[in-house]
This record gives sequence, C-alpha cells and structure tokens, in this order.
Amino acid sequence: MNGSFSCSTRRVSWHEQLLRRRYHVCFSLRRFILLLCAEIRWEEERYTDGSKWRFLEHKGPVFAPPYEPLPDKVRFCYDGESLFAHVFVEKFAKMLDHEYTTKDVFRKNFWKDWRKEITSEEKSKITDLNKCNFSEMSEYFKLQSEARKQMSKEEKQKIKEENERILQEYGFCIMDNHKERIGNFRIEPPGLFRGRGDHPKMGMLKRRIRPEDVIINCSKDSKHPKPPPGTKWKEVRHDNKVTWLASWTENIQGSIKYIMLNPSSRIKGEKDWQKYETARRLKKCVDRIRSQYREDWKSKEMRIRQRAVALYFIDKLALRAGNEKEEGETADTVGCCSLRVEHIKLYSKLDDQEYVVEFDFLGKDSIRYYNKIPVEKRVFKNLQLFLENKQPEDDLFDRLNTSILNKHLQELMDGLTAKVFRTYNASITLQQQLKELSCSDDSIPAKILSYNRANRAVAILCNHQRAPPKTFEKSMQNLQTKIDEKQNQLSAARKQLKAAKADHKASHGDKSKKTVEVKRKAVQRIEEQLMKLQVQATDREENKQIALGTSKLNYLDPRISVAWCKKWGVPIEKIYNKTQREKFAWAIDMAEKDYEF
DNA sequence: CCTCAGACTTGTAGTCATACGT
DNA sequence: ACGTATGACTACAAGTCTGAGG
Repeated sequence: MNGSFSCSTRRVSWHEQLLRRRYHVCFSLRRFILLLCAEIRWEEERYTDGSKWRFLEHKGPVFAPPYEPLPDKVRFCYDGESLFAHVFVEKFAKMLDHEYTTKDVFRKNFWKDWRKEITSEEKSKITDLNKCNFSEMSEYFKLQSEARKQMSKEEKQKIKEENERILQEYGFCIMDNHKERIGNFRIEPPGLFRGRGDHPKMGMLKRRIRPEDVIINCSKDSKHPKPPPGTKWKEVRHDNKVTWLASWTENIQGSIKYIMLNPSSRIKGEKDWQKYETARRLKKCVDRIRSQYREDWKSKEMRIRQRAVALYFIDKLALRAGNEKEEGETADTVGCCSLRVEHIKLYSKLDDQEYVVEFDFLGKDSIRYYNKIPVEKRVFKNLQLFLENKQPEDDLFDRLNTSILNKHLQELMDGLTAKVFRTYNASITLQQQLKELSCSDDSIPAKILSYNRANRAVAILCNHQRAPPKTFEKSMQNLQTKIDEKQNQLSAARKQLKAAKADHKASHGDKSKKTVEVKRKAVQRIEEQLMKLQVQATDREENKQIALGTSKLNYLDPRISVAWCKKWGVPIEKIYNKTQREKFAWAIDMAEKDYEF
C-alpha cells in the first residue's frame, strides 16, 4: 500500500498505470500471437486473463441497526383496541403521508405479508387492514423528526463524527495497491418495497439482511472481514473475475444485490473509459451501419426488416434495447424490441408532415415516452406491414428480441450492442451542440448556459425527465423578484452615474472624476449581476421538466466537457461538482483542449 | 437454440447539508 | 445567527448484457 492517498498523487499514479498497462497488453499480445498464432482481440484490460484484481481487502458491510421497539405508549388502534406495533407496522405508519399507502395493490401486498409476521393470537384479532388506525404512531414519528431537527449543534456534530468514523472504517477497501472508496457499504434496512410505476409487488415486506445471508468476496491473502459477534457469513469466496465485495439475495424479486466500488475507483473509471472508447469506434463505422440498415428495410425476410427498423429507432431516437420481462413480476414497461402494437400510431399525414409515427409508452422507471416523428416512407410502409393482423397487445417486432439484435450488432462491430448507440448519439450531440452554441465573446455565465443547453439537448434525446420540483413556481417567482429589484438598482445606479458625470463636467475636479469612476464601476457590477440572474432564470425555466444529471453521469464522454472547459477558459468546477470531478478524474487528466470525441 | 442467474450500468426520488439572504 | 432554498449525495429500483447449462 502506498503511503499517501492524496487525490493528486493517486491520480498521477493511476495515469502512469494506464500507460504501463498499454505496454503490458501490447507485450502479452505479441507473445500470444507468437505462441498461438491466434486472433486476439485487443482489450483495454489490466489483466489478459479476465481477472479484475489480484488483491482485495475490506471490512465487510455495515448492517442496518437492530430494531428498537417504540415506547409502550405508542401503539396503533385496531377497531378501537390499542395494540403494540412491530417493525413493519412502523414502516407502514411512516409512509402514511404517501399516496401509495392508499393504493389497493400496496395495501393488499402489505396485508398479506404482514399476516405472515404476526402471532396467531394477533392474527385472529386483526382481520382487516382498514380497521387499523396508525395515526397515533404517525404523529409520534412526526414529533420525533421535529425533535431531530431541533437537536443542538453538539448532538448533530456527534452524529456526524460517528458517521465519519464508520465511513473511515468500512467505507474503503484496498484493491491492488490502492485505497478505494466503496460505493454502498451499508446494507439496506428492512422496509416496505415501493417500486416504480404500477408495480405489482408494491407494499411487500423487504426482510432484514443478516450476516448469514451475505457472501463475502476478497482475496485469500487479505485480512478477511469479521462477521458481527456471534454470527457467520453465508460464504467467503475469492473470485477475482468479479468486482463486488459482498452480495446477498433480496426477497422481493429474488435478485442479487452487490456492494461495489465508488465511481471514482480505478476499476469503475477504466470501465467507463472503455465504454466511451467503444462509442468512438462506433463513430467510425456508423455511416456504414446506417446504410446497411437502410438496405435491410428492403429485405425479403421479415426478421431482417424488423431488425433494421428497430435499429433505426434505437439510432434515431436513442431508445433502449427493450429486454423481455417476466409478466406480473414488474411494472409493465417496454423498450424498443418489446414495443407492442398499442404503443405506436401511424399517420400518413399529420398537419403538414408525411409518414408520422406517434410513440406513447412507458419506458424504464415507468417514465412516459411520448414523441411524434416523421419517418422515411420505407420505414412507414414496413411498420404498416408489421401491424397487419395484430391485436393491440401483440409485439410490434414479433420476430425480434434483444439477443438477436445484439448478435447482429456484434457482427457489425466488435463490442457493439444496442446501448452503445445511446452513448454514441448522446456524446456526439453534446459535441455538436457545444460547437454550435459556444461563442468566444460570451461571458462565463453565458458560456455555462450554452453548456447546459447542449446538455439539455442530450437529456431530451434520451428522454431524461423529472417531475417539476414542488417549489418550482415559487422559486421562479423569487428569482423574478430579484431580477426586478436588480433592474431598479440598475436604473438608480445609472442615474447616479449621469449625475456624477454632470457634476464632473461642471467642476473638472479630481474628486468628481473619481466619483464618476466609482459610479461607472457600480453600474458595471450591477449589469453583470443582472445578466447572471437573467441567465439563471432562463436556465431554470428551460430545465423545468428535464433532468440533466443522468446524461452527464452516464452518457456524455467527460473528455468532451473537459476539452470544452479548457478551450473556452471555463473552470471545470462550473461544470462538474466535487463528486463528478472525482468520477471523471481520468478524463480531467487525459483530455486536452483539442480533444475530439 | 432457449432460459435464467449473475454482474454491472443506468435511473429517479428523496434526504441531507450547505450556502445564501435576511 | 438563523431559516430556507438549492444543489450534493444517497438509496435502491430497474434496466442491459453475458455466458453457463439444459
């Protein structure tokens, strides 16, 4: 382990590692070719055997604090009778303010699971959720949260210190000579599953995860994490083909949850870099692929036509692939390959446009995708063909799924999958927009506005929406008030300047000259402030229903942004906050001002 | 082939902490 | 110094994609 882990030392050594690794790969590549005369794919990987690390040591996860029963007097009412609560009742009571506790599915699932938890005596007594009154508990929780807000500085400080201590102890691991931050070292506490959209499992009980449920992954020669006293791990394994430190199976979907490293870690950063490199390779052959799928629209084979139209949508509209999902297990959402007849409408003429397709479906996280776009005639005719003799609930692309599509893509370019198109189109859009919008005469705030607009174009393309913030209208109003005030200030300042000038004209004194200068500066300052506020207002208004974060974090090659900052003299802090700078440290190190995606 | 577990990325909402104006 | 609005950060759900195994 190196002695120092300060940010800059780490970054430099990482960069060095990148360089060394290239050499290493080239070397082993040559050796492999000599030995095997085999076709080896050149990969940006640290180890050629697919292993992800050599040494991994950590302290294991932090478990949810044990359940502490409420004071005896805090109970819930059943049909007039006062009863003691349990963990899940508590959770239910805490959610009372949310709309979903009124939903049938939520209540039904909660009721079913809750009854499994209670004693037979309680079971015979409590027979109807609607007769339960949790309001007393709910009140108690509200009081508690008030009390927490009112805590003294010392108490708050103490909690903060304790959190920091836990972070220092459990929040880091050592992977191959580097101390790395762990992403989520705390195990999720028990609670009620919510899920998004119309989830059939909402309200079910998420059980507590115990050490006996947890698999630990670390290297053999490391100091193994200790389970809490009196407990055992489910298993300790030493699998260096994976990157996770601990895992367990969650009880709602039966899926596996992992503890992995923070995005600032080498292992995540490298993967991220690789992702953008793949997207850049797509850039080189996207024209070929596009003309290929346009050819395929004419194919005699239905499956090829479907594949080609689907790919066109993925490319043009940045749709997700759309894997099949198990019915009834999750909310009914779709992506490109899983689109159904009911999700599109065709208009040979709409307003003044020809061949318009209207999309209306729920995508990931049950976010609605709604879009009307004119398509080429051939696509339109194909879609009409795909719709023939089908019911609304039938698959639009009945001869296609993601694995067929991805297999095809793999043949077109090594490492190409459906999601690469999203990355590619997002990044190339940002680069294009930045070129178009940036203007050297602009002030820094105006440049940042341009950046945000470019970012926004991408977010719109990727359909990254958000619910308008609850306080949106009010905060807009506040900002407008500020702008008005500033404007008044400005005219006042201008008047003063004018007066000072007149004064100076009359007296020609040194003192009056100074006053003019002072007043001129004041006007300038206020003008600047006003401009800043106006830019802020524009930015906020345009951003009302758009979430920039996801694209910034997952789709935009950070080197584009870094290069843009360098080119236009915008400090990187204006674009990326601290966490983002840590995540994109590799790009901040690598990209020069002439970087091209 | 097909299915499904597994691993890893992407996504929004909500909570928390802090900067800001009063 | 205080309270609130805002951005940072966390939580954890929900996707994508691969590859093992029948």
